[in-house]
Amino acid sequence: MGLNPGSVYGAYGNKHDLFIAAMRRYLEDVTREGIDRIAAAPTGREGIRSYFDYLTEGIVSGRRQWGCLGTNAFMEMADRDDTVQTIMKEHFDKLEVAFREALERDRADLPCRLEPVDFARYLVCVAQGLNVLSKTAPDRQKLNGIVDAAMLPVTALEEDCVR
Amino acid sequence: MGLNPGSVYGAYGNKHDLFIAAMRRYLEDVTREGIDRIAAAPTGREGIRSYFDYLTEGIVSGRRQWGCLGTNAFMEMADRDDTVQTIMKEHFDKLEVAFREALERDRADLPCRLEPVDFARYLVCVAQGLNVLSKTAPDRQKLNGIVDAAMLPVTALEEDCVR
DNA sequence: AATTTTCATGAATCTTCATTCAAGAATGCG
DNA sequence: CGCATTCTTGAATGAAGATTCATGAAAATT
Repeated sequence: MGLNPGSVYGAYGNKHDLFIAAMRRYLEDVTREGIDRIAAAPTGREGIRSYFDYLTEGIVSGRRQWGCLGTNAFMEMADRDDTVQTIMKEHFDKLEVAFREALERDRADLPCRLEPVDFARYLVCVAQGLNVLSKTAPDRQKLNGIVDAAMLPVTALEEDCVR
Repeated sequence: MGLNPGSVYGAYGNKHDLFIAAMRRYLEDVTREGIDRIAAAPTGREGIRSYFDYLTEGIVSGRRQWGCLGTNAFMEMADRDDTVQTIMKEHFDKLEVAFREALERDRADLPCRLEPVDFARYLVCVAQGLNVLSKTAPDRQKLNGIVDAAMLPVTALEEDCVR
C-alpha cells in the first residue's frame, strides 16, 4: 500500500491489532450484504437462496479469490486467539439467527421433525463448507449443484423436487 | 518429541517435506476409516450417516481437538502450495466418489431432480463445514442436529421425516 | 509567519525460526 | 574387537519479519 512501517504501527499499534481491525471491517463490508439479503427477499426460502447465490457468485467471480477472510482466520487462529474466536462466533451467530428467522417465516413448508434452529445451524455449516471448497476453484455449475442439494430440505414439499 | 533439529532434517530434509509426510499419514490413518465406513454399511444411507457419526464423534471426543489436519492445512496453504492443494483435492475426490457410490446404491430413494454427483459434492461440502464448525467446540446435540438436517435430502421420502 | 502538534520516513534493532554443521555416540558388520 | 557407517547432538548461521526510533516533513494552531 506504499505505507511505511512506522505509520502503520503509529495507527494500529501492532500487527495483530491491525489484523483484527481488517477482519472486523471485512465482516462488516463483505458479510453484511449477504446476511441482509436473507431478510430482504419476499420469502424466507428465497432469502436463503439469495444468500448462497451471493456467496457462490463471489467465489466464481474472483471477488473471494482467497476465500473468506473470516473463515481463513478462524481456521488458522481460532484455537490460539480468543479475539478471532469470539469475532467469528458472533458472525456465526448472526448468520444462524438470520437463517432461523427466514425459516420461521416459511415454517409451514418445513419438514416436521426438525427445529428451525437445527436447520439454521445446518445452513451455517453448508456456508462454511462452501468457503472451504472455494479454495478448489470450483465452477459455477458445481457450486449451484451443491446449493441445489443443500436447499432440498427447504424445498422438500415442492412437487417438482421430490418424486 | 525430544528430537533435535539435526535428526529431523536428516530424516525429512526440510520442514515442508516433513509436514507433507505428516499430512499424508494423517489422511491415511484418520480419514480412511471414515471413508471405509461409507461402503461398509448395509445401505448407502446408513453408510453416509456412519461417516458423519464418526466425524462428529471425533469432534466431540477431542480426538479431533485441533480440527482436521487436512482441512486446516488446505485452508492455510492451498493457494500457495500445490502439493497441499493436490493432496486435498484427491481427498475430496475420494470422499465424493464414496458418497456417490453410496447414493447410487439407494438411488430409488433419491429426490428425482438431482444427480448423485451433485449430491455427493454437497455431502463433501457439509463434511468440510463440520470441520470448520469443530473449531467452535460444538456439543454432540448441535452436531447431531446439523447432521440430521444434512441427511434430510437422503431421507426425504421417509414418511416420518416429511410432513 | 512562528510555533506546536501530528504524522511519515526508512534504516536499525530485536525476535523468531528454519536450516546447517562439526563433533560425538551408537550401531552394524567383518 | 576394530572399523565403517549411520544417527544424534545442540550450538551456530542466516534469513525473514516484527517492531522501534531519531529525524524530517506536513498540518494545525496561535
